[in-house]
Amino acid sequence: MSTGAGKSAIYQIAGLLTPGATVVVSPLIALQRDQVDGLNEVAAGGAAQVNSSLPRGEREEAMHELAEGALEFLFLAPEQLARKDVLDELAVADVSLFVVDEAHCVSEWGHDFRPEYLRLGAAIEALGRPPVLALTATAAPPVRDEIVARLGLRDPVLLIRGFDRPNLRFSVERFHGEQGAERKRRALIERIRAAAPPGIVYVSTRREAETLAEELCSGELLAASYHAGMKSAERDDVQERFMDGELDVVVATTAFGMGIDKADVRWVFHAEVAESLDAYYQEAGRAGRDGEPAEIVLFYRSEDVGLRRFFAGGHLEVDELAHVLDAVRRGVPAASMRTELDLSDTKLASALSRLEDAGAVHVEMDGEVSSVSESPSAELVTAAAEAEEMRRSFDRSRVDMMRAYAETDDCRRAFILSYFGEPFEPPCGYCDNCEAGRVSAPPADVPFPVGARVAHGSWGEGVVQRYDEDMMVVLFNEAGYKTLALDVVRERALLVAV
DNA sequence: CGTTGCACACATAAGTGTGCAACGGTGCATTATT
Repeated sequence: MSTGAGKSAIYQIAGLLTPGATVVVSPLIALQRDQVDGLNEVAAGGAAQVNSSLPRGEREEAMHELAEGALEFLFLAPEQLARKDVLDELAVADVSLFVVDEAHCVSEWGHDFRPEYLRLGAAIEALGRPPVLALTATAAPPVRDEIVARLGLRDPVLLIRGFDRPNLRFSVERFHGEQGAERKRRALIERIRAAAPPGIVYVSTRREAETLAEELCSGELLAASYHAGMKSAERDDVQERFMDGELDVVVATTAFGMGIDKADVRWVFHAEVAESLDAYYQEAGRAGRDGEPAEIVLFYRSEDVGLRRFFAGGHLEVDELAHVLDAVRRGVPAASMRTELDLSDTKLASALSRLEDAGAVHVEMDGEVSSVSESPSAELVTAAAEAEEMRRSFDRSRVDMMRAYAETDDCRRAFILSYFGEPFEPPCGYCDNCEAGRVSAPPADVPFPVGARVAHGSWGEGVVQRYDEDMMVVLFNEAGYKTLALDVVRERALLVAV
């Protein structure tokens, strides 16, 4: 359900109607704070947060109130559930509803960046399986499936509402050849200067966020940059001034996003592709929440896809997996593993995830790791390397879909909505391709309807996503998004109905 | 995977050109130091 459509109200009302406490897992401390402040303002039965930003006294008070049954809502990040004391207190409290807000984080962050997201299922189990409510504004079918699987939801009710944002006008500006990078940058700056503020520019590096913001300031515009390398006071200041209408433009990395609920953002421009359409649509969706027209423009060069490929994972070497497995088998405690192996947090986290996928190790709720297989190390490392390769090819297939969006001549809205599994009959009449009359009718005679389950000889089972002239896109459960030529599919009978 | 920054060559003034290694995003929590 799109942001601003009332997702918070769903868990707030459900939380009040159920008799016990409601635990809300939320990815950012800033979001937790906003929610707690909001709930306490309307005196909805008491709300508190538990995280590292709190003085110990406040933390203890919150846990005490929870034990007394005096708290209706408790907000925390998944990392808190790795603490035994927190989990124990929750287990004896009367938790009647477990909410996972921004649930796409399970799939987007769990595999490498914030591994505790993958342990939420175990936490739910430890709490005696209260009813679970997972909410997100962005979840393509594979992300939905993963949320269901990782949270261990049994027979869940899936509600999918309103992905379309009719007031957003989608377009892509393409650049290639000589001086493409400079021409793209100049075009972006001109477009920013000509656009009605306020707006957001997404760039892919911190450096560019700063240099572009500075350059924009040399004109009439009030611009500021926003990225995770800035001091938190500075970040808060930029966000606040943007929300209060004191800034025309924020030039930001992906750090700028969740919790930005400003109704009158008139445009969102991307200086580079995002790493998936999921991320792109969520970032773009921050424009036009007031329902008034807003411009969504992607400034595209095919070379920019390279950086997204890099971020899309797949830099784990076989010997790194072997070292981590060796450390686990030697009984190195989780806390000292990072320094002992000299690996970054994210590398260690993804190595452990892959080893766990391969059945080599088990990661406990508190992050302790144990070896759970008697098989020879070499075999397990190979299996983990295969898991890594699958992850990588899946992530890259998402990057490929982003590229396909940038390069399509079809209706952009139809492309996006079909990616999210929502039927839409093009033309939308409100994207660059529709306006230019480029949109062709979908092929009349297709081998399988959209949404049909099919199987491929080496990629396994998948679902037909969309048709684009003489091509078709299939989302395979394991291999990800693949684009196939229709005549080859027909001639060689590449796909069979399942 | 593509860009960038740095060392160095070139060649005799002040810069340009080349080659190569390093770098690039998202946040929680915890700890040590002002």
